[in-house]
Amino acid sequence: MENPPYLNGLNPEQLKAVLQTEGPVMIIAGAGSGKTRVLTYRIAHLIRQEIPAFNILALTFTNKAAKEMQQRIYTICGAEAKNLWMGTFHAVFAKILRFEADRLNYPSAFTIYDTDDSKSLIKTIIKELNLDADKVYKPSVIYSRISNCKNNLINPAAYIASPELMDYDFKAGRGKFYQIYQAYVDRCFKAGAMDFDDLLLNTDKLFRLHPDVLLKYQHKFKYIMVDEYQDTNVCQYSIIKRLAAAHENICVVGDDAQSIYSFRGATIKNILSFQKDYYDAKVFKLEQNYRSTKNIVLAAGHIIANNKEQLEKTVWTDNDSGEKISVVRAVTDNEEGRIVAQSIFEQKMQNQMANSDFAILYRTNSQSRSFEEALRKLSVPYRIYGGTSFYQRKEIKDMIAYLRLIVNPNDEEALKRIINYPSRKIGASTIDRLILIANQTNQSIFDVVCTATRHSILGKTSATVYGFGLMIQSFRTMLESHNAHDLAYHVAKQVGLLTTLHTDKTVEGISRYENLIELLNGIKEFVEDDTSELDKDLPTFLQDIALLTDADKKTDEDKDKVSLMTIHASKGLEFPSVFVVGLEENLFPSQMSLGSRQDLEEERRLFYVAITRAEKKLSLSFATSRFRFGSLLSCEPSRFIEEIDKKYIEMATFKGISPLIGLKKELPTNTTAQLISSLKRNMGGKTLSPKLSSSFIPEDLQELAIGDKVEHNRFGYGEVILIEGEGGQKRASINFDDFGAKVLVLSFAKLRIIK
DNA sequence: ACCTCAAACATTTTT
DNA sequence: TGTTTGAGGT
Repeated sequence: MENPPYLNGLNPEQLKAVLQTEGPVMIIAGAGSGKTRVLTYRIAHLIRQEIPAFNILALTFTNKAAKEMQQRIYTICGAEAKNLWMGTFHAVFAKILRFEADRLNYPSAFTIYDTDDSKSLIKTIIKELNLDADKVYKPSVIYSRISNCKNNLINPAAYIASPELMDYDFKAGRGKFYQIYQAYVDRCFKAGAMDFDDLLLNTDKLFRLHPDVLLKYQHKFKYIMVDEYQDTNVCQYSIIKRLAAAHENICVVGDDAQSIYSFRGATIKNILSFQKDYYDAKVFKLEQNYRSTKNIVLAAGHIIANNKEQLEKTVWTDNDSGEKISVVRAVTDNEEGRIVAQSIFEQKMQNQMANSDFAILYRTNSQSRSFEEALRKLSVPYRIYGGTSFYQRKEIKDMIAYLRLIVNPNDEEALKRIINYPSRKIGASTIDRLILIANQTNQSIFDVVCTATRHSILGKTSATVYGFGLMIQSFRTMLESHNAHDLAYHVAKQVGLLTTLHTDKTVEGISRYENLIELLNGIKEFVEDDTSELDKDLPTFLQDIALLTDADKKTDEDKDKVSLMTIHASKGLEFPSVFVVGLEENLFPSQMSLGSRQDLEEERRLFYVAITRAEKKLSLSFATSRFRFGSLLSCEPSRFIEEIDKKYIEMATFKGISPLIGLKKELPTNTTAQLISSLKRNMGGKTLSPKLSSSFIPEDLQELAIGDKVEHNRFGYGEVILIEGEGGQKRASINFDDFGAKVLVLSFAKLRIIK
């Protein structure tokens, strides 16, 4: 590896300092400044200095980032790169915890509960405590509250010791939160299970309570590197601090302007106070953007300047000015989809670009639908990242539940899932009884299952339950002798999963069967993969996939496809042409974030992340109305659009937006009224039936008079019986043929007058 | 105990 | 709009 004379705008001396091997370093890296490259270089540099790779720990946030970086280092340094400890916080800590599980009285093959498992357990606990799970104690709310506590190192004991926290929940009507939290922690422990947050929390606990273990890992990890440091939470911070305490050879990389995970407990404080934690820290700023055009970089800087809480830095670029940022208004979400798809089609033709050069970024997963439809119509291949992952499909979770139970019989959630699937006539009441006995006698549910015949309340089903226990135990005896794939295949056949799914000849049934086969093939691949030094046993496999997300799943032949993903998922990526869509108030910024300045600033950082993904061409779009909860909702353009200096943007003209109607000639102007009326004329009748077309014009409704016959997009036909109020507050009482009398605010109502 | 259907409900972002 | 939950039937 030759040192480049010039890297990321650093002069040779600075570069030498960045690559230095001793002492704490913080690198503040603006968007597109090539921070991954710097991090990669630093690690490669260490290895080249004969520092053994197993002494280096590199922590990232996503599997993708870890894999990518490992790959790059491999090409520079060769096989030694395999010995690096590089991975996500969760993956690396899970590995450590597996080694040291006995120190915390966990089985080394502990289960990792995913979010569904956690919520399901919380729900059972809430029911057991006779609390209202529908309104007051919603499992998802309780879950995020617990997660929040854990991320801030607050265990149940610390919780009950804090009057403020107790008071907060009491005022929110969750007086029994502590009981749920405590029960949840107990149940997880009893089940030999850790949730995502436990992987961090327990690592912290391990190092805190066992100095000898800490010493061992301090000694091992002489060099520590942390990517995306701005997204670390209190718990991660604590672990890193402890690990780095011996050598202080710690290098963190981050960008406070791209901190978008505070909902997960991330706190910018960590990056802001790095220099206080390590008084001799060297700090570097990478401010040159190599990715985007001037227009994009400047506009982004302009937007982020609206935030108060940030480190001072100025991102700049040497690149061309490039095209202006185009802003597009659509009437509905479906039309937004069509405009974007059409625009991709055109850009491809004009500039000979590949599908993979494009990305559509949105705030929420549910927005993907209209873009999928539109792309499909134009036969543009696409790939959605995120959404329901392969591992969340029912048939996959069922199969995995069997494997989990075999590896860890105490796994309560796995047992509940499959004790009666395929059907064994063990119903809900029997399961409730089993849990009751388990709780009373302080055994695991599986213990009760294995002694089922001794419990007379179970009646005749006790024999069936007992038989189920025997079966699982027989599988367990195969753990030692069989590899993961052989065992899984045996189980799938024995239990009847394969035949059950195979006999179902519906379309979904066939796909379920195929998915199961795919999972089995995946396990086979895992077993036969000899590029990795890891064990090939079932526990390792389960631990692996528990931390996998959809984005990490086999990059099959997704060669040339348009990428669709949430902005969160797009972090760290770049595309020549990017569409940021759904820029509407209450959607982006999200409704939930309007409460506080901090939350709004995070949304703005999210927007900053979104637009800095673009290299050459950036398009923003919004719809004036959108389907939500099945009905049409009117929307206002996002405040973020207004925050961009006008000199960087242009309102797009709708050249050929509507292939469905074959509109070829360019529309003359782009004033709002004309756009709307021309769009109206050219609307394809897909979203709204032709009868109920989008003839919503406010001016018309101001002239609405008593006695007029009107048509509403949901309520059908009716007659105006009363008009009251003025201007925006003007309301009409309308007697609908099928829905009776309704009072509608005219400035919002989707009405048209029938002449 | 299981199936079917209708009503209610829900949408932030992820390891 | 799409999914999940509850009631009621078999």
